[in-house]
Amino acid sequence: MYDILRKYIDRVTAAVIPDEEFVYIEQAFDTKGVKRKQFLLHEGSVCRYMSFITSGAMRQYTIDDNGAEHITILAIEGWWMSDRGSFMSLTPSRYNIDAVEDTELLVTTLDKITRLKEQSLTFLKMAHILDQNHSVAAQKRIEAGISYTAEEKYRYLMRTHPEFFNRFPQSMLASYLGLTPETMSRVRKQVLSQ
Amino acid sequence: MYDILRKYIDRVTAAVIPDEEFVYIEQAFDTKGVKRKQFLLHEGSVCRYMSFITSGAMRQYTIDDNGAEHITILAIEGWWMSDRGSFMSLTPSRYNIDAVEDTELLVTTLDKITRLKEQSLTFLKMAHILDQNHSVAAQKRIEAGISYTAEEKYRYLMRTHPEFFNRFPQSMLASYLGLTPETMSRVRKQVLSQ
DNA sequence: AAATGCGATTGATACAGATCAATGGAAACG
DNA sequence: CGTTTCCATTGATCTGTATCAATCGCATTT
Repeated sequence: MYDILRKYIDRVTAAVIPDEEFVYIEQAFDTKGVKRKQFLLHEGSVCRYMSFITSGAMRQYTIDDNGAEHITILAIEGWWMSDRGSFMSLTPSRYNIDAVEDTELLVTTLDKITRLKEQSLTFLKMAHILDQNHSVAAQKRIEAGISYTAEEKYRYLMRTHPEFFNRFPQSMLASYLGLTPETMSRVRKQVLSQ
Repeated sequence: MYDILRKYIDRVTAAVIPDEEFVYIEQAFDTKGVKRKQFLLHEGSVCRYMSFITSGAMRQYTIDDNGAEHITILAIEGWWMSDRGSFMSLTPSRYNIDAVEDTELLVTTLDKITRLKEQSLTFLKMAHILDQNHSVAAQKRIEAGISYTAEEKYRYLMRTHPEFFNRFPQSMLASYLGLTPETMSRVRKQVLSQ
């Protein structure tokens, strides 16, 4: 499992991490399994883990006042999962995180990450790049939310994350895009017929 | 102008930055004025500046295929403004940035920031906290986009950024929320009458 | 193999918010 | 100081997407 994280760090930083640095990373991360439909985080509790998915699929979502779910993050192997706000400030989260497939994780805590950033320059660099990528992606998703039609949202997801379509049920993709499952189904039909 | 940035750094890091560190920061930032309606960044060009607003107000926006503007960022004094993706990777931006009021900035470049993060631990810390805050705010805004009604979006903006209402025309606030000016006006009437 | 349940599809209808259009007021400008 | 431009408001109408409802298929359980 650790070699998946290692390859990921190499790819993101466009370098090869030295063995003596990677030792620190191995020490900082524990393995953890989460079965399908089991929770990694419940609304109201503090998100104590920052998790790297080595296999499987997860989602983060909120439940609004009417009881409707809204998926805020979908993630598969090679992605990070946590509620960053809760994790960094140790405040209760408003989100739930559960596994959509049986999932294997490498998890670490805030203390360990803080130490790790001092011990490994490569890890620090990776964290920076991660922040940046996350920020750019979030910006685009905000833009999609305020300016795209249902069809444009569908095409946007197909372009940016085609791999999601064979990993998550269509109803979850709909929620992730802010659409109902019915609209998603109709848009799909429309798009595929052209 | 520099003392505004100084106070900002002190507040964000919850510390008092030593004089010997702040010297580096002063050296890294130049002052720059942008008159109302003038541009700081044009779509298609690289965003070479990371700017701290000391006074005034700015917006970032895209123009879609139908020629409609969509405001992605609104910012006033005490906020940062740039296209992070373009700035970090030196690629052409898809956004425009212009001044809504006559604006005074402290601007720096990628090279200078990189050096500054090595020279000043306080600045590095500030950058981290900034990333984190930005990430949390972006997450909430995405959530608003996929799950809020027009009225909820209006209330959300009133709750999180009441100061925007006397700084930006209502039509810009509407665009920022992904509403038409007409809907914004009607929602406003509705909300204020209760 | 039957039973159960979840997800996708399809149709009918409702509604929130967009669009089109006109008016009025206030700020910016020559 | 008049003129122009921008912005907010209001009304009428249209439309994209949600909602409600029924059916179907496939996978999981017993």
